[in-house]
Amino acid sequence: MTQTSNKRTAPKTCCASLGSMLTPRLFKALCDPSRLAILARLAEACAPCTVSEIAKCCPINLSVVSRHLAQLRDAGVLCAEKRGKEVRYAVRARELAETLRAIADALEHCCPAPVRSTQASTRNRGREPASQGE
Amino acid sequence: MTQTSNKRTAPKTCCASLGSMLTPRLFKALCDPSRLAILARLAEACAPCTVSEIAKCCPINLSVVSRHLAQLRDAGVLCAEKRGKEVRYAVRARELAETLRAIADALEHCCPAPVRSTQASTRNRGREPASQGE
DNA sequence: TGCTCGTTTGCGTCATTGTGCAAATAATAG
DNA sequence: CTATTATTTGCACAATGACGCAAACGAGCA
Repeated sequence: MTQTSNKRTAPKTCCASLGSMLTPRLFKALCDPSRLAILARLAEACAPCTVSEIAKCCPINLSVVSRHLAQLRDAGVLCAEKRGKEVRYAVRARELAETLRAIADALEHCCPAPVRSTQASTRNRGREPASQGE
Repeated sequence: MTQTSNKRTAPKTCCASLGSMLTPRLFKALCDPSRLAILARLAEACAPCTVSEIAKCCPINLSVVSRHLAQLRDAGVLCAEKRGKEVRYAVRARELAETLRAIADALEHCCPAPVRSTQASTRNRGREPASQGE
């Protein structure tokens, strides 16, 4: 149980919102290397791209790319616009950034200063969340 | 050569950094419902918790909880501190928030204006990235 | 030293999901 | 109309990952 005066029966309101933000859907969409490559390529392009264009830069079948794009779209990461017989996907950068920042805010607001005692961890001293190439 | 079919330009430097940020490790750690529940519980607690404590609120075996905690630790989401025969895990809220904001910044900096027509998508009109219950 | 408690790890099983191929669907050109 | 191109979907298979159980490991205590 927690070390504070009360138990878990009192999830602070800020943490409740964090809990509702921590939905697997977004992270599920972003947890696959192929989908991340697609997202990066799409962000690079900075403009809507067709499925075929995106598939050119991936070592996987075009149909698989299509499926990945649909999954990213369903997760709200991409938006799709049909033009003729092509479908152009683009990154919903602003919305995605907003979501990530909302999680970040809730996280910090919930835990303003995690155990500042001695950052001494078993095997994770001063490690940063996986971001840059590791 | 990239998929520069007609008027696509080379990858901008800001997007290159985004690509290096989009590592599967962090998202893989966050894509599982059990791990998200653990993270939420740990954020609520706002203090380091032992494995047994965390396992009490999860319908899964303690050994599985231990594995999940290790995975979250390896992803930089949690930090672990051994005290006696117990191990206390805590959320690395500040670092995690920083990482999420860095991705958000890179994303917006890379794609300042996603699509000219705001969001005219086939099946995703005005949709937000998966965050709240959907 | 032996014992107990807390945690981690090895292993087998089962569900999920990423993948390729082929067929189906949709839209445009001839 | 048919033909062609772009995308999606059905299906089968392989790889990945979550899970439970039991054993091993480590730290404190009698």
